[in-house]
Amino acid sequence: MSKYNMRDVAKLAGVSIATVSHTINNTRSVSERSKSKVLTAIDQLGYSPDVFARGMRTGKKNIIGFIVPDISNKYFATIIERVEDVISDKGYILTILNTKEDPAREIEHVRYLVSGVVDGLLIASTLEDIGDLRAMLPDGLPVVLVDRKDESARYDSVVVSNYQALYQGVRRLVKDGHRRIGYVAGMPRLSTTKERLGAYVQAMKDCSVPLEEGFVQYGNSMQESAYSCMGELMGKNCTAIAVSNGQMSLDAFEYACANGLEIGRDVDLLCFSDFDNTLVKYFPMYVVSQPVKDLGYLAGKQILARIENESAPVREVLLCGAFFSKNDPKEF
Amino acid sequence: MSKYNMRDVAKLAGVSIATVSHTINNTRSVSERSKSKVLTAIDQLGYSPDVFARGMRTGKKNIIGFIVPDISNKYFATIIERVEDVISDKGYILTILNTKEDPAREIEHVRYLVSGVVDGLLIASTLEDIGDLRAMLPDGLPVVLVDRKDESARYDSVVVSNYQALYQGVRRLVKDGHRRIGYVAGMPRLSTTKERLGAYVQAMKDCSVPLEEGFVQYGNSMQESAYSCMGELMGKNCTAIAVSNGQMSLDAFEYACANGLEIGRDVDLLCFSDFDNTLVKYFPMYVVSQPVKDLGYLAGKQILARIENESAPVREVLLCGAFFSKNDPKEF
DNA sequence: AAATCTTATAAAAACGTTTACGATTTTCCA
DNA sequence: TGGAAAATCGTAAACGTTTTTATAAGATTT
Repeated sequence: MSKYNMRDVAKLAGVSIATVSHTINNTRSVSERSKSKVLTAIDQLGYSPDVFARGMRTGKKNIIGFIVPDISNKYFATIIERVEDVISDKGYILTILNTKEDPAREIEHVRYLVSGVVDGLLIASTLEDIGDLRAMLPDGLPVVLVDRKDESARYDSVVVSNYQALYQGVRRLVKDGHRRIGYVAGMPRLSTTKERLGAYVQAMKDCSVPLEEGFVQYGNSMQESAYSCMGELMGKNCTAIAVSNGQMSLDAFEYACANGLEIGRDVDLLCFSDFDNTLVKYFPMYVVSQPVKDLGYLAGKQILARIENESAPVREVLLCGAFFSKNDPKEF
Repeated sequence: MSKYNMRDVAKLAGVSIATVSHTINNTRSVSERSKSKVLTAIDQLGYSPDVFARGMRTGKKNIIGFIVPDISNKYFATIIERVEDVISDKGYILTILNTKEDPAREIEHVRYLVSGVVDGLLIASTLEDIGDLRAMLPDGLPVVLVDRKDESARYDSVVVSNYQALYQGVRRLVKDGHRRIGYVAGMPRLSTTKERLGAYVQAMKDCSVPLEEGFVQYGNSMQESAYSCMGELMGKNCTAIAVSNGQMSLDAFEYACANGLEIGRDVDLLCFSDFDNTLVKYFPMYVVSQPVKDLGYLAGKQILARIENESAPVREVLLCGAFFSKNDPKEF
């Protein structure tokens, strides 16, 4: 089975190349006789149309790109899965580019994808400034921002706000008797980091709990990075620690285990759970749970909608995380 | 910033379209004068070459496809990440198709990808018979099988054998006093399932431990499927249970927690750990650890090598899992 | 039987590149 | 200064589709 083209099919079927195209695409009436001849010829040669040639001619690529910061982070893996679900129903395939949280890599990937490769683009950007993105994106290209808002309201976005849930969680820690509450933040440049940190700070303030120097530690959400933050915070005699994303929550758990701290007794943990997380179900942790599957689903739907109708008004989808206290049953 | 083509660049620069192409690709000498004119024109228009047109003309797509059974399974997510690492160094981008363990979806995806979309293809197949794959794959297409051998030795493969490790693990369970050892197997059609089951059976036999009816339960490695298997096995008064992949190991752990079983006392678990798994480090479990990062790395290298030299002899890369007993330090 | 309309087909242009081929200019040396 | 060699460049063909335009055949109406 090597590569044949339409000409080969046409010759074998004894019809013109145009007829072959039209029978394949049902794009104008073809006599039964010709149609069957073409179909058997296609079958016989194992022919399938060249995707690149078709893409070039029609401008339609049937590809949607997704730029993610970290593909092996289960948070994004789950989003990706849902997106793929949604768009593959409509005949699109998904091309994934991994930036590894590296802005330079992200720019490189965007540059590549926009040069006529995709029909639409999902971006979970790690860029400090969305403006940098805007400069690279061609005017007509459908784009949906995932997990990241666009202040200029130029692109659709699907984000989840954890402000309320985290605020509530920190207040609950105070209510349960904690005064020394540490916080492990994500990368400073991300909007989610700022939002969540704001929730923590506001909750502390509203509860009139002093926020000591060093109570806020910055991790980078890559594997193991929060481990050392935990060390710092425990060194400051924190009795509870809030951790601001799923990946780092695992690190925090690991730190506790490794240092013989019993969670719920020696230290309380307010964690993020991005998915079906076994840990948070069976250990007495406070949890902010993110509707990550919905996030993926809605992101997929949104890019399809945008491709369908490029001139629809910009849409911002906002989901909310939910807070569960340490003894709540965690049904999510 | 809308779409320009070479003709636009050529006109603006006052040179021919060929000169533009050649300056872009460094494919023949161009005078400094022309070169700089072209470069500024490109910059001015924000031009970048159309990937599809180029792909059609040259036949080179710079895309490698990866067909995976379950993208949100951390085992595969990790492999994917490593593969992307390796191939993006060489200028390739990765297109990922998720089959959700569904053979029909896999076939659909393969059909799509082989029609001139990719320069090479990685497949972690869930098909019962690799022969079905072979029938669809064009002759010249570079293909590497991941996590799955090809009995006909027609395609390169990168697989990890856990026979030894699992065999060793089961024997160790016996040595530590267990007689009633249950087994949670994966999907029957997979070669890895057969291999691992073989290791368990052989170990039991070699230790002269009777293998009772119902000691082997089949899960499907999707979320939660091993949960019910655990129920069955505990109902048969097993004192130890071996679980044959990473995803299902998490289920088993969850089952134990949910039912108030303390691991290492009420029941012993022989688990698979596909990655940096916090659980297995801090609970007294027996563990088979898979070199999953190496697997991804080698798979990426192999597809590049195959693209580079299509006529090189077929290569089978075989990695081995490692066994750790429940009180060993788990440094992996 | 001529004229018209419908249907089926073929021929050819176009998409945006790369590249083979040929042409022109420049450089260099006798 | 003449001419050969080297350097530079432009024209046009090709890649495999889709789609427009033109044509031929068959069916229907006048």
